[in-house]
Amino acid sequence: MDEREYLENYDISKYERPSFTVDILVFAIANEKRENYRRLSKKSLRLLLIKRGEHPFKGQWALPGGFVRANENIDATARRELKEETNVEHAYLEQLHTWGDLGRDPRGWIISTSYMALVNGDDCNIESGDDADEARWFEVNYKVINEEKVATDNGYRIQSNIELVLTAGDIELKAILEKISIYENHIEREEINIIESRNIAFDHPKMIEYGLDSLRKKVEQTDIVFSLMPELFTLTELQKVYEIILGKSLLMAAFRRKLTDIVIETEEFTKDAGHRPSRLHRFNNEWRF
Amino acid sequence: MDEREYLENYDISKYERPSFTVDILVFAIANEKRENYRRLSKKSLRLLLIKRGEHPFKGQWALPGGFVRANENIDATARRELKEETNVEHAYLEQLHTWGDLGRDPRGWIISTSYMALVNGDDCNIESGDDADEARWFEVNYKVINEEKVATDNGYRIQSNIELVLTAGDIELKAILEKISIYENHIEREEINIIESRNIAFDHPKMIEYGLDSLRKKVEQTDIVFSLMPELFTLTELQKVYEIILGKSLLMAAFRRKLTDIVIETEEFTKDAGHRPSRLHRFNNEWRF
DNA sequence: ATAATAGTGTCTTTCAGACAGTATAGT
DNA sequence: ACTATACTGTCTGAAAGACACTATTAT
Repeated sequence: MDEREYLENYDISKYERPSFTVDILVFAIANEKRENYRRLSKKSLRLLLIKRGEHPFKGQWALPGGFVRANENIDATARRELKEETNVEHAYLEQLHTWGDLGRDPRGWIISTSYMALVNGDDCNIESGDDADEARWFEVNYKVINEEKVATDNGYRIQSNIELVLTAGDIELKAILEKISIYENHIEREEINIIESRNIAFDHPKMIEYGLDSLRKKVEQTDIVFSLMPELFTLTELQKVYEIILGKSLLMAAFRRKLTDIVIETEEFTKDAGHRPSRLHRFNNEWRF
Repeated sequence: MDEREYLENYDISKYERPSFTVDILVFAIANEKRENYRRLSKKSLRLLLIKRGEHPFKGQWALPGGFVRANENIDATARRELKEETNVEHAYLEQLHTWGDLGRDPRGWIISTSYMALVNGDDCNIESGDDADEARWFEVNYKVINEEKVATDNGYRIQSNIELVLTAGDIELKAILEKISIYENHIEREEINIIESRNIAFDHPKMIEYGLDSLRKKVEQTDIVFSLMPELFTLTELQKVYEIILGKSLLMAAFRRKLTDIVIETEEFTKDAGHRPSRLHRFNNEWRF
């Protein structure tokens, strides 16, 4: 039997098949209102969630996403969903992880791949999702509650709890996750479990935690932050964005030294601040190499 | 309609479903024969491939893998396949990427997730795969052929060709890949295409390239190399393993300085080398924190 | 004048790169 | 004695940390 013949007789349905979906973490930076004419507006990291209009988890909040269509490549599904929810076409988009645990969806066997998208909040238009579900930006707050190192027979494990709080106006979603890093016989393994999930659908708390982790790593190692920034920005703004994502404060002098080649000074300045104006900068497209 | 009722009436087959497989990159380090009583044996990076006994790509070489079973979580599929092919149960295993391009498998719509496993070659037993396909270790050689930076309207792109050569005895597999990194409007995007593939099945050249890239990054940033090492090793051996994976030579003094806390000296030494014996070390399980 | 932020200069510390110099088994 | 590897010491230079000091606007 030759290959053509083999393929003609091949019955793809002989193995059971899962349903397959794509879920997207859309991140943006938001500015809160200025408290007083002098102070800078505070920045926060936002994540887009959709209120589910259907069972399961009806009324709870979930990541935007949907089923992969039969003649659609999975990256295209992610781009399509992003476009549908935010109207943004050109954004940083990256595949993160594929989730295939048993029982992760009460509807049956469904495997999902999560993606991360970084958008400039100003470019987004999230008024109406195509399926009339409500979409909202949630402020992300992440905290490692208690970290503990436990010795085991062949090594040790580090166990920590993570508190994830998402707020939008008076809506507060909260999840507690347990993260266990096991180091035994030189081998590292990670486990993450949902301890508590208040109004967050499916295993999406895990996806969010994983996404935040990926975002932090990427921000430390690459220049993707600029995908979250507007065309012109001050160095202080840029630093604040780094600080919010990394969850630590940076030294101004060192930060600026590092950025000298990556950004370009413009001749424009901020106005109407009750203090010294700040020079606006833009990303240096020639950077790298 | 309440949730229970909804789920009872839910027809999971209303969306078309893909078949789903898992493919594993099993890496190990091999020692070649000593050329002369004085010289150290050369090390090389090896990848496990299986000769396909069935269409499609019959007779060509593919990554070990298989279909995910209906009541099996995908990480478990990866562990099961690893065990079946190598008889190794405890190894470093990490999910890498999910491949869902159209037309990637001539049998139809099949999505695959690739994993990377790091094993100590001595622990492996690859005599007979369960499906009687031939399994062999291939020496991996990777070379960036020509790299070119091209300016575009809104940024630039870096284009390079990658030559991948896999050898096992007198079998030589070869693939040429084209990698394009596009930087436009602060956004980075990557594309990879197979230009030529000699006897490597499916889109596995892409998976291998992705896997080698992930391996390099992980080796630079974490301590996973120790998963590839035997219990006791010399620092020179360890350095050679780093050098082979990273594709560059390291400075001995700096390398040892960095490792002082990560390894523990033992009182054992190598013997029968035509030169000064080398102290054997082991991984420090207490390391980190 | 004052509050609040913007921005620079420079001393210290840390760590990687470079390389010379010493040590030692087996033939 | 010689070869090939094993290992240490130290100089140098780049970059990060720390922190003091100066600059500038709206009220």
